[in-house]
Amino acid sequence: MERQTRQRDAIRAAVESCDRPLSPAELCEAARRHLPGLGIATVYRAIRDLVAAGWLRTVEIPGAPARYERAGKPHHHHFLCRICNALWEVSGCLRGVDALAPAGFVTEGHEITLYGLCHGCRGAAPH
Amino acid sequence: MERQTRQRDAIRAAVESCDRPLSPAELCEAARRHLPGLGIATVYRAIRDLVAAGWLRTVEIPGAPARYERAGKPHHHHFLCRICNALWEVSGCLRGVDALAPAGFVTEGHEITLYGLCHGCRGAAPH
DNA sequence: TTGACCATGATAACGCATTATCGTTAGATT
DNA sequence: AATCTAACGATAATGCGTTATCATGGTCAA
Repeated sequence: MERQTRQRDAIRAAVESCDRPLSPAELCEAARRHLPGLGIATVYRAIRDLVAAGWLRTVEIPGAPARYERAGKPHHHHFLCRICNALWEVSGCLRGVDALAPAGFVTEGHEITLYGLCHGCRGAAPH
Repeated sequence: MERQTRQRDAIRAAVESCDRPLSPAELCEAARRHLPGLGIATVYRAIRDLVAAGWLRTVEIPGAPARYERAGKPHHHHFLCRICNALWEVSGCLRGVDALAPAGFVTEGHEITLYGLCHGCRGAAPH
């Protein structure tokens, strides 16, 4: 029931051409480079439908709006730059994360978020 | 925070008598057990001042309002119950977390959040 | 090509956590 | 006790991310 539109094409292309999860505002900005005038409401609608379709995955991070990345990637985590606020992908995980839970608790998943300075912000950083 | 008031005493006592980080609403509810009528605005003011004084620490978690815990505890992480939404303390950490960052990135800290069912919600849980 | 109807863009409205306002209450100081 | 004023409680206002509304335009089956 979904129609093929230039807007959704641009949004999907923006997700795939970017190697890190994007917030709705970032995604809108990225897609606008190929389709100026794209509305933020359209981005939210596309995100809703693409998540429901299993094409996009929601990445929740502490103290910041959710980001979205292509679904189906292998298990990994993220790095949030405190200067540019970009969320970067971190490959791999650690053994024993789920076992940190107290006895009697059932762990269903986990999230690891690193904080600091990304490569680009490393130099000109007020610390 | 200049004056000693029953309200702030009750708020500090609620923090210290609880073994897990509380949201402002939870903290208000807890302190009201000893001081009915306590206003939520007073809780927010106390949180602001206690964090500034280094007595409280902010705990940010993905997709939920911040919680607050007594500052000065040893490094640890948290477990968020998907049923009761309580945030539990998880002692310990793992080696090598900060080293997950990509080359050229500067890691300044990290957060690990586990998700699942706490001991109390384990039984009566819609899977 | 036509026409039904879904998606779009602009923007108002919403939800929620948090902060500001203001008249009142009650520590602290004298 | 009198005074001063920080802190309080109630609630209005704010900020911000997200969703709903609605007139218009674009897509696609017939």
